[in-house]
Amino acid sequence: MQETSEVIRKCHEKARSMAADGLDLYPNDFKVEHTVSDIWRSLEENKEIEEGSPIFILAGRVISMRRFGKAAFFHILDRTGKIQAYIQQNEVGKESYAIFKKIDRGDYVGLKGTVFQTKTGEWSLLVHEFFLVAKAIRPLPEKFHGLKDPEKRYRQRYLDLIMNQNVREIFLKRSLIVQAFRNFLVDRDFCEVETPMMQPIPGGAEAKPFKTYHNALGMELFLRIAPELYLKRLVIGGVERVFEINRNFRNEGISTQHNPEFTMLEFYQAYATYEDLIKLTEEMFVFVAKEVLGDTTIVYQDNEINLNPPWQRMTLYDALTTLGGMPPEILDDKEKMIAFATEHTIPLQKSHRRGKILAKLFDVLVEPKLIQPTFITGYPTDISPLSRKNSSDPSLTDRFELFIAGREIANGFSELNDPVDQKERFLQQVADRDAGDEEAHYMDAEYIQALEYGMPPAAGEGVGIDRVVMLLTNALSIREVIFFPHLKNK
RNA sequence: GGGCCGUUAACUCAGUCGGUAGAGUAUCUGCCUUUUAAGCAGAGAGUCGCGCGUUCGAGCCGCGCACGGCCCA
Repeated sequence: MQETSEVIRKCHEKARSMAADGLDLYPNDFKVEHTVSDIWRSLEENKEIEEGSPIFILAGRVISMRRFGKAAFFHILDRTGKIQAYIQQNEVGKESYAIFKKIDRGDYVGLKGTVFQTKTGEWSLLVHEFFLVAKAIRPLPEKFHGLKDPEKRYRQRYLDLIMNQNVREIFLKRSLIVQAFRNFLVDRDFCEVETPMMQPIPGGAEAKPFKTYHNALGMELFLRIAPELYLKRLVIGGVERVFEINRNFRNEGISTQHNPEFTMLEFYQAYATYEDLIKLTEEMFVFVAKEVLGDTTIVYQDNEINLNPPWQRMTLYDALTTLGGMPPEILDDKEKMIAFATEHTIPLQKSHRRGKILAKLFDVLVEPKLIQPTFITGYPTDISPLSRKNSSDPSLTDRFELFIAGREIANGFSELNDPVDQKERFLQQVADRDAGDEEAHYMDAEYIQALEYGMPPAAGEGVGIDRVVMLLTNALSIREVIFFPHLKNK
């Protein structure tokens, strides 16, 4: 990126002249011994450091600067927070202070000093020794308004992280959330694995995949839309409790709710049913919320969401008729359902089978209303090609989806482990694909073969991690919880 | 894919009726050893997203395009 602006040019010139004076602008011998948080902890433990503070040796980025001729106040920021420092020429010496005079906001500095309280009572570091650690040759955004332009925030996330403390907090929370899910499952003897991102047959979900090509193998591959069929191969292999937290890729639209690559937790437990997973899900979300927020009540936008179990449960049919306002008598009449959908300006294709029509109606009429955690059960078999059929009503499956704050958060079911049934389901999907449904599942003959060796009864679930992070950080857009959301090239 | 809004200095933003581009911060110079959006004095800094059109004259009006935001599909 070529920049001709005067401000940038002057920054470069200044750095060049400092280097010409023999100063190393990028040394790597400053040894950090403390963090900003060490100072706060030390102050708490000693209440007040009256008989002289210990020496602290820390480094960070200069994020503010107030100069007074032969002294200055500035704040530095490290990974644990920020602290004010006070530097005086007669403390650090004339030579060192001359270098300090050339320090700008944005530079990295190393400081050795003691803690003291200023006239206004702010605990600060009195600088005894000062070091330039890394020079910035491009100015930081404005100190008061910071960086606001959403496009710049996403394209130059590092600036967003430097300038906006709430953004740092969101991503720290994201890390804690992932850790909490991981710890919860590991504690229950689940084994964390990694399965292929590049798959010859994209399976495990209804979605359009990204295509790629392997030169040496001379074959087309797809970025995975889900890890499901590989994780279940591991269950067949005897990994009775297994999970993966990783990226899925779906070649679809970008919105406040969708990024082409997103993070999914998927887990499988042998000898469990979807009912067991409903209970486990309640426990898991309570655990994560307590770890991250210390509470089971979430404030999301205008809603207070209560995670205390048990959560509401409702069948898909009941939800459609009670919450969706759909007349119960049209449930079995496809023509009337299509007419009902058209009345509500929900576009449907004639080729859609009954289950898909119900799902579309649900998305529009019911989903936005499910604010408190709700498990929807009783999903039709034709839209659940990997789920076990319900033993008393084979038109339905032993499946649930979890909704919170009007969004789908998780999807789980008792797994279909009958290879003959699975093959028939795949064949129906292939027929749907031939009829024009681009999102229908592919036939995966090798997966059928794996099932033929025998898979224990099991239940599995996927949890949309980005959506959970949005929920726990009160984020409106998925771009606020993904470091580098996809944008078009400029 | 459609609708609405945005794009002006490094950053945050003004810009009237179409008449040679403004502020604050930042930068540079000078003064300043307890400030915290420090202060005072002075200076420099612009491809007004890109292109075409209308006009004597366009940041402003019209058309097209690009990128972004929100909403809808």
